[in-house]
Amino acid sequence: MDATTQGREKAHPAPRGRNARGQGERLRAEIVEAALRLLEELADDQALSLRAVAREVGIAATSVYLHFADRDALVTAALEQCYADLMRAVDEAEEGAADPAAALRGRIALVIVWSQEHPGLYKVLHESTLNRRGDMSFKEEMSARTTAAIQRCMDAGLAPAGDAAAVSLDLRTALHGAVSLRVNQPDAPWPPLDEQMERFLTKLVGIPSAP
Amino acid sequence: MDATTQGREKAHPAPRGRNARGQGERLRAEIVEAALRLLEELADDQALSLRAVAREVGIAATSVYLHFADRDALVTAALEQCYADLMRAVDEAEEGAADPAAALRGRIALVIVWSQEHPGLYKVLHESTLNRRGDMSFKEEMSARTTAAIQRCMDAGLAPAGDAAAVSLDLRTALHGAVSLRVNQPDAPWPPLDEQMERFLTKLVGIPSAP
DNA sequence: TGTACATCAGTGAACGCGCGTTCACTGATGTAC
DNA sequence: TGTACATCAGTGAACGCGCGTTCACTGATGTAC
Repeated sequence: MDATTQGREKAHPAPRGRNARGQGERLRAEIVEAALRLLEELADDQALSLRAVAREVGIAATSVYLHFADRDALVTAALEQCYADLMRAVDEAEEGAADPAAALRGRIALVIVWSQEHPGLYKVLHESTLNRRGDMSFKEEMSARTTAAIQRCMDAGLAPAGDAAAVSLDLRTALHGAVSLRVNQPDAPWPPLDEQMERFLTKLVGIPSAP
Repeated sequence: MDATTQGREKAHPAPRGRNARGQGERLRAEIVEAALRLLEELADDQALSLRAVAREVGIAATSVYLHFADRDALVTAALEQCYADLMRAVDEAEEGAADPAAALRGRIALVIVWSQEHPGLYKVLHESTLNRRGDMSFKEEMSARTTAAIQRCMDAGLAPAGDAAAVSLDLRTALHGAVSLRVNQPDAPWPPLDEQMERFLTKLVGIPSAP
């Protein structure tokens, strides 16, 4: 802390000039990005203040209202984008897999890596009270895709045929449990997560262990 | 809302006279109870305000400081008591079980019932940021007792012998995942939790299905 | 080419609110002499 | 028996703070004539 650092403000090198005409939508994206940065830090959507987001972006608090009706609309928009990004990444993680079992492993591995890189966002996505208000129905899509990935394993004979929906629920439940425990108690002495997921794949889905 | 309901205050029939001499500790218990009621409602420890607790009890906000150093000490004390109560109940649920497998089922069933009755407290216990500060080390004891219950199943030949600690972690992980999903998204169409837990007991622990 | 006007991308002051915490206090009840 | 004093269980006013939201505004840039 020296004289050039005033208060809690970030030192924005270019203190953010206004966008050119027709480029007003850029601010919206900047606001969402800043909100996601803060949500990752805070790990709690209720703790996110509109004023803190404005500070992070370097704009007046009132400018947020140019793009969002209120604080909740901002949070919802941020989480929706976050989830879309995650889902895209998970889908991409399937690409180039040798077989459906490898594809399923890829999906899971990406969720694990993502949750380790963004523990705060993982908490917010799964624990936010917005979940209770039905504002996050966009989350259903990912469950469906995981179920489809499991169905493909069954169809290819890589897992015993069965109720793919039930198996999918069990696997997602176990994965969420494993990640949730670690994200919420990061300092506890957890054994390796990938080994645990191998056990779940074996015991819950019936996919033989990887070499 | 009628004229007798003033503001947001609860209508306390007896507006709470002061405790007799030597009974000052009673207020402490009342404060903790009120905090737990509000935590159950709010489902978020960061949202709990000391002033709201005082209002709930019917005392001045400053009176909380007679028993707790600050807001965090109050929350920690409340959660510690909550966890102790839960652990006692889980232990009691084992009593009178015909065999170790029934005892383990009893433990799990109680956690499930408890989480359904106290979803807000479940969230706070497992998701509170106090978890990150190591303020909730009292939680470790319950894991140890579940592991012991599984070891007893193995010793009695009711489950295949194996690494009880790993099996316990997997089972607790799956149980937490199942409860966490339902607590956080109560309006989603979840299949029955006990059936899912039977699958976990079978596939993860190796205990045959109950009749 | 000039100029009036509309649009766009923001700003700054102000509002009322609930919060955690501090401080000096009150008033009933017990106890020492 | 009286009375001074200590202790106990709590209170009420006040502090400074950050919050969400409102309102009227500014000033640069484009456009119609």
